Amino acid sequence: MKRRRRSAEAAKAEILEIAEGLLVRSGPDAVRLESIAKEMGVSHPTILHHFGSIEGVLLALQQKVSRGIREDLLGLLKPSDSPESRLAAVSKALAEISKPEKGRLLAWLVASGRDPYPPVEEQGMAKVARSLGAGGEDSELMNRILLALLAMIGESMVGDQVRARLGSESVVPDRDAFRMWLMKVLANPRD
Amino acid sequence: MKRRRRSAEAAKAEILEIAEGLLVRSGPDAVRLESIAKEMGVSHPTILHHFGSIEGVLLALQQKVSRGIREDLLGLLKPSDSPESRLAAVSKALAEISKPEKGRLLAWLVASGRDPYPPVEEQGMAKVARSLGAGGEDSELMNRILLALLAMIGESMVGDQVRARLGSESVVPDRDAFRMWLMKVLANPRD
DNA sequence: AGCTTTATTTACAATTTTGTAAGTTGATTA
DNA sequence: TAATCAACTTACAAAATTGTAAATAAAGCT
Repeated sequence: MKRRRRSAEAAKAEILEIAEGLLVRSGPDAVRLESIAKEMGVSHPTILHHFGSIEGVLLALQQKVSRGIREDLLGLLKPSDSPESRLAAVSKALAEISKPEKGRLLAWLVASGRDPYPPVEEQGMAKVARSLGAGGEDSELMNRILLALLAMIGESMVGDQVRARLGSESVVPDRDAFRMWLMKVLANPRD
Repeated sequence: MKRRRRSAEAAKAEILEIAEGLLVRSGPDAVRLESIAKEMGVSHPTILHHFGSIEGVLLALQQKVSRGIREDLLGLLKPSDSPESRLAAVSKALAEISKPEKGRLLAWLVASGRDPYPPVEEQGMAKVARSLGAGGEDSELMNRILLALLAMIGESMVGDQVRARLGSESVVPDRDAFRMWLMKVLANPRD
């Protein structure tokens, strides 16, 4: 058999890319040494050579997925120069978070009991939230931030299913419309 | 070995109960013929006798979990006599939906690509939503219903994780406080 | 070119997990 | 009480999955 030789770094990256694809397309049970190897065009011990064990692969995948989610969430909170560009950034971040692929990845973390990286201690999100003014005695803003996050995460995981069961497309708002509506609700000061 | 003989019905129910417990406590990979059998105090072919295959067990579990979720959601939308008892019912239903155990069960459905039962065609939730007045040309109510559902589902799946990363307990609202706040927002007519 | 390194393959072993076949026993009923 | 039914056990088979050891070859380096 003629071989294609990658750098260890490239091989690792490719393995994780394929594993993530399998996870999104076919679920956690499809993430096997053989299925990854087959799609990559190598033999399965190659994967063990790079990651030591299947658990090593899954741990690295967990970190990769967590990093992605984390970046999405930080994108939502990160402040910017003008209010307009900030609104646009929030909208973009919300749209990103609410994608079903992200939902399935996150669902895997939750179902398998793998906590998102990096660990709680880092408090990166907390800092950003504070920089937005959240955390004072008025809890309104923190409530809104939490609402936006949880709603979009719910959207990413079960948006399609809930929508389909709530009614036809004509009566229940689609992803974009709902996100726009939510942003208005969040921006609108009440009372 | 002395045996305890159950009715087929009771045996099936006990198997599914244990499988659900394993799923919640230890994740999807812990739902194995052997682990179920061990906790039940039987040999694993007993389970095959009742369900035919491991896939049969998982299919039945999928239906059981789906039914539970469906009842929670219907409890949220179901109308009642007085506005007060209705509010109380909604609050209770939201609290039920937002529990982490439910979240992990739902995460399993999402991650493994098992669509919730009953199938979309039944439209039970759609009917209830319409009975609340949703679905007219004013989409406000439907947006609010969708928001409540998605936010509480998000809460159930990742509420703890998001909270822990957003700040200390003193600055980020806990489950109950957030739910109360959300109910006020939902009840409060805007503009 | 020859040498070294290591990504990769082949061949195999070990374990886990599911599934099957036949016999056993508890309960119901004739 | 004897007979029947089916829930249950034991023993085994088969497959899937992970892991190991040794050999091979692609690429960089002297």
